[in-house]
Order: sequence, then structure tokens, then C-alpha cells
Amino acid sequence: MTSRPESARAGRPATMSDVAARARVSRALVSIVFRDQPGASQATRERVRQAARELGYAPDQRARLLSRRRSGLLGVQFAVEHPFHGELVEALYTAAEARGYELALSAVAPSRDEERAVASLLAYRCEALILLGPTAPDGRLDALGQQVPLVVVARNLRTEQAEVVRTDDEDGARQATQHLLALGHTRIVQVDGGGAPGSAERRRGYRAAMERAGLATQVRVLTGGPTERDGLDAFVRLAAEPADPQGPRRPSAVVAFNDRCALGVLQAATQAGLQVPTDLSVVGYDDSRMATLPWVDLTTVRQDVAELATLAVARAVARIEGPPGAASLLTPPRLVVRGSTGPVPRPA
Amino acid sequence: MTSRPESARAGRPATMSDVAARARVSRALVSIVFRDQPGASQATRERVRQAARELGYAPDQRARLLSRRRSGLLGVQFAVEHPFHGELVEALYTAAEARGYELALSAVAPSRDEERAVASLLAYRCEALILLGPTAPDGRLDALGQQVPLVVVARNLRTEQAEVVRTDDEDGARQATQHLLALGHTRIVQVDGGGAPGSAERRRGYRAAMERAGLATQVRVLTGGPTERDGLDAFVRLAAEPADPQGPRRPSAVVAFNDRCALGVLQAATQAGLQVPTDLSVVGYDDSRMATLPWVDLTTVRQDVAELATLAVARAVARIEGPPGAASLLTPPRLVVRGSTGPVPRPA
DNA sequence: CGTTGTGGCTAGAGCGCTCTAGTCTTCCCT
DNA sequence: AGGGAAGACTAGAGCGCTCTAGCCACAACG
Repeated sequence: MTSRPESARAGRPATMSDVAARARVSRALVSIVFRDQPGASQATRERVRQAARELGYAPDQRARLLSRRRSGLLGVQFAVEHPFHGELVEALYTAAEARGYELALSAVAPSRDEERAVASLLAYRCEALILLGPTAPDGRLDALGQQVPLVVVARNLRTEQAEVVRTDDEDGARQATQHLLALGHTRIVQVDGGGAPGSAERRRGYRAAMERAGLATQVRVLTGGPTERDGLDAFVRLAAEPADPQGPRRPSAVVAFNDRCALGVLQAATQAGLQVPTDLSVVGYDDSRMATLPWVDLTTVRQDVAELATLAVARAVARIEGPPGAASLLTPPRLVVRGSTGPVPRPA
Repeated sequence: MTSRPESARAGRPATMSDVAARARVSRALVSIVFRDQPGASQATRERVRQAARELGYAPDQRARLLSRRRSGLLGVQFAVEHPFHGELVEALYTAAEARGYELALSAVAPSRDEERAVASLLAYRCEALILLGPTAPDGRLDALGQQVPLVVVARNLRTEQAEVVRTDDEDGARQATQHLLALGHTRIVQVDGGGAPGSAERRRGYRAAMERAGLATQVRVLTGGPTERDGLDAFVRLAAEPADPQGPRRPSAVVAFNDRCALGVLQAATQAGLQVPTDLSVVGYDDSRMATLPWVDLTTVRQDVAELATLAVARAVARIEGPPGAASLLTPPRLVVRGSTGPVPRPA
């Protein structure tokens, strides 16, 4: 960055004309130099850059975007409250840069809904939109996809109008369940994500693993959600059920929708006097920072953030440059085994 | 948002001219209507809006910014990994909107340093920069402040070149310490933030409270940091000290730099077999989401995010509109008492 | 010697808006 | 009837860039 403009020239920042005048060349030449285009001698380039430095000049992005045939912008919608989105944003920056695009960020927050976020991105004439875990209805996304090249990340969507990039959640849930099965568990319940993106897939994965193990009758899905509260409530409800001597015994393992949900389950279990993993094994999803904390030490399923970001940008670019050939790309998840899972407890 | 452009007019989005033509008015009129300026009859407004709707028109922000005398943009630099920044960003959106400004977001991440984030903001010709907890050296911020109206949030900085908006951390730490004193604790140690912004202030607050209570000799600050690891390590080190029969007994309470640090302390204490708050009281700082989790239930100090955001925007606007009259604004923090603090344990 | 490149450079027309300085009505007040 | 004044609307000049066309000087080629 320029460190200090020598001439604050009437308060306004220096323009290309200022640089051109000082370097005694045309404005076009300055443009050529700053875009690293052929058409200027080495000596002139140096002269222009020097003049720019002296004036503290940096090209005006607004003008640049306006006059360029293409804006070179990728609009990213993310939820400010979601650490996972934060990781994605970072990875998107590097992925976009590698392909010569810039990112325009627009946050979603309780007080700022997706419509507003998208409208603002569209107003900047982004060439494509990358939405992280959007909650808008399918129809809305479909319509949006007709308007602008669209990539939906971490959410399933069946449409020709958008690219979908997500982790293979079904596989992830399957891996989590199989891990528990391998430890000898049979009474495994799932606390699902309610209406959160990915819920249906993770339910399917859990169910598939159970059925494959011949435990179809043991399948049990509790309604949960993406927050600690959801996990806690679900487990409290479970624990409150009257113990039926003839009925099935209490579950020995829980597959939670995500790490936050798993934390809620852990809390409820602890309050109910259960030891983890001695009395109960718990698996989360996301491998968030909290999962790695020593006293949480949660077995979980890791999504490949860098891969998701790279794919998202690649698909966005493909949609921008080529005809809309919608694809749905799945990234493989990876089980991370930690201390919250252990062998099935012996019946007392 | 417009739901579906009736005419995708050669692939390119509709412009003001398209709308003007369709509504049979001049471009200027369309501009007036979209800026909600006086100078158009009610009937015409409706006609223009209708035409725009039919064309799926939305003003091009790039052109808007360029031609407007002022960009109306507030550039915000935030760290993608920091939940606290997320909260601030949300609050900034509403605060900025209330004063007629828009936000331009630029993220800082391990792979994207502050220089890049700032450069990108500057390229958009933001009228002011709001930096959330910047880690750049004072000199750099000072220089930046000479270049553009600058507001530094949640970081202390002694300069005329920038506005500083932060929580009164000294007071916060004082409140935390006084709370423990009121509960009867005397052996209170602080695990500080190492070099993190706010460390010095919080140390002062702790020290002041102790001295005021006549416990100057009991003051003890352990080097910590802003992460769980830091808190954990600090407490482990403390616990590892040989018990000196003549020396002071073990502390009965800890004032941690922030919630993450406090969590580390909690972890270490639990592993050492201590019950919280029976054997040890712990206070955090930030009132983060984790502090509110039932099984953490951390007594902590809450920063007024909305107030910080409002002040930050107000100061930014003041700097933009008026002469640089640098101010350093302190927001009062508030102690939130939860379950991690209790009366001083009776000597066994 | 004319022709054809070619490297280095410039003129000038946009990009899609905003905004100042009008013009043209119509209405109101003496 | 004349003289504003207000309201509705338009022309056109920017804003700071990019980019196409084209100019000029010089070299290489036949």
C-alpha cells in the first residue's frame, strides 16, 4: 500500500490524470501500466509507477469496475455468526485470487436478511453469486439462478439453475455411525438438524449405516437443530421418557447433527449423570474449534473447507464463462476420532 | 428484490436508459425517482417504478458510487475468525444504515493480512475506515489516519490521527475483581492477555481493585493470552508450583483475560480436581456465546456491542463531515454474574 | 524505394449513474 | 395583464477508469 500521499491535491485522492500529467504520458498509458498490459516500455513503466507513488495513487475500484467489460467480482453471502462460514470466506479469498477474481462480501445477520444481502451483491454487478448455506426457499434460489450465475455451498438444492457444492453429508453421517457400530454400539440414536441444510442427507446416512448393519429396527431419529439448545432439549426429552422394562434400553451412542448440537447433548448427558464416553458416546459434525478443545474433545466429521471453496469458485467461473451446465459436486468428509466416543458400555 | 427480469435485453442487465425509454421519461427523472428525491409527480414515480419492475432493473452501484460526489461507503475491516467481530459487523450494518451510509466489508484472515484488507477498502474510496481490533503497529495506523478518516474499535491507540472506540476495559476488569472481592475472595489472580489489545487496561483494572481493597500484596498477574490454550497453560503452571506451607495459599479466584482464556482455566482446574465455583471462582470477559452455555455458565463482563458500533459509525461520520477532532470514547462494560463464581471456600 | 510490420504511445468514446442548470407549464397574487 | 414562484421535467457535463482505433517512428524485407 502507498504509505503517504505527497500531494493530497485539494483533499481529493489522486486520479489517473494526475499521474499521467506528472509522468508526462497519456492517461491510457497509465492504465496500461497499472493493468500490467503490454504496450509500454520498461522505462516508462518505472516513470509512471514512480509518479503514482509520489502522488499516493491507487486505481479507483469503482471506476475500474464500471468501465471494465467485466466486473471480475464474485459476490459472497455469508452468515456473520457462523464460524464455519468464516473459514469458507478465507478459503474463498485465496481460491478467487488464484483465478483472477475479487470477492465482494455481504453478511447475513439477524437484522439483515438474505434478500438484502443478495440485492447489495447484485447492485455491484457481481458476475456470480456464491451463497454459503442459504436458507431461502428453493424457488427463490431457482429464480435467482436464472438471473445470475449462482453457486450454492453447503446446501442441497435440486435445480438446473445453480451449481451446488457441498460435503457428502450422507457419507459423513454414515462414517460417524459406522464408527460407533465398529465400537460395538447398537443402540444408536440420531439427533437431527431439524430444518437446517444437510439434515435430510445426514439422516439418510445414519439410516443407511444402521440398516446395513441389520439394525433397521433400532433406527431412531430425534428432532434437533443446529444449536446447543436443540441438542440439549432433544437429549433431555429422551432421558425423560419413562424407562420401559420391556422396551429398548437407553441408547449408548448419539450421532448429532453438528458440533454445537453435540455439545448440547454432552451437557444434557453430563447433567443426567452420564460419563462420556464411558456411559455414552457422542459424535458431532464440522470439526469446529470447540470440538478440538481438550475438555470437549469431540469425535466429529470434518468438512474439507479448502476443497469446498476451490470448487465453489471453479463452478462460479465455469458458469460465468461457459453455458450453464449445472453440476452438483460432493466433497468427501473425513471422520476425526477423538475422546467422546468409546466402546459400548457393558450392561451393568 | 426484483423477481424476474422480463427482458434480459441481450444478456446485459437493464440500465437506467432502458427504464427511461420504457417509462417515456428522461434518465434524470429515473434517477430522481430512485433516489427518492423531490421533483417528480406521484403518477410518474409509479410509472417509472413499474417500468423498472418489468425490466428487473436495479441501480448499478458501481456507477452510483462513481458519479456521486461522495461514495457513502464505510469500509470495515474485520477478522473472519472472531465471533466478537461478527457481532460488531451486524451492529455496524444497522448503525450505518441509520446514518445513510453503506458498509464495505473486507476480511482479515491468516492468508490475508491487514494491509491487503485496507488497500481493497481504499480502492473503493470508502469515506472512512473502521478497523475492528487491528493489530497493525501504532505508526501504521497513525499514517493511515492521515490518509483517510479512521476509527479504531476495541483497541487502544494514542494518536490524533484516529478515533478510538472501545470498552472501558479497566472498569470491566475492576468490576470483575470487585465482584470476587464482594464474595469474600482475597487470593485473586489474573491471567492476562499477553500482548492482545486491552491487556494493559484490564491489568490496571484488576490491580486498582485489589489495591483499593488493601490487597496490594496479593496482586498477581500470570502471563496468559486470548485463547483457551493460554488460559489452560497459565493455570497448569500455577498448579504445578510447589505448595509452600509458609507461602500464600492457592488462589480461590481467577480473573481471566477473556472467555476463551477463562475456558482454558476452567479446563485446567477441572482436570486438577477442583470444583467450580466451590473450590475456585472464575470470571471471563466478552460474554461470548460459549459463556452462556449451560455447562460453562461463566460469570463474565459484557461489552456493549450495539453501543460500540453506534459510536464507531458516529465518530466515522463526524470525521468525514467535520475537521479531525480525534476522540477516544469509552463504553461502559457490564458484569454478568453466572454460575462460575461463588463465595470464597472455607479453609478445609 | 515502397511495403509491411511492430513497438510505443495517444485520442476519445464509452461504462451507468448523479447533479447542476436550465426550460416549460401552471398557478397565484397584485 | 404582468410578474413571480413553484412544480415537473430534461439536457448534458462529469465521475475515473478501460479499451478500441489509430498515429508515428523505425526496422526489416523484397
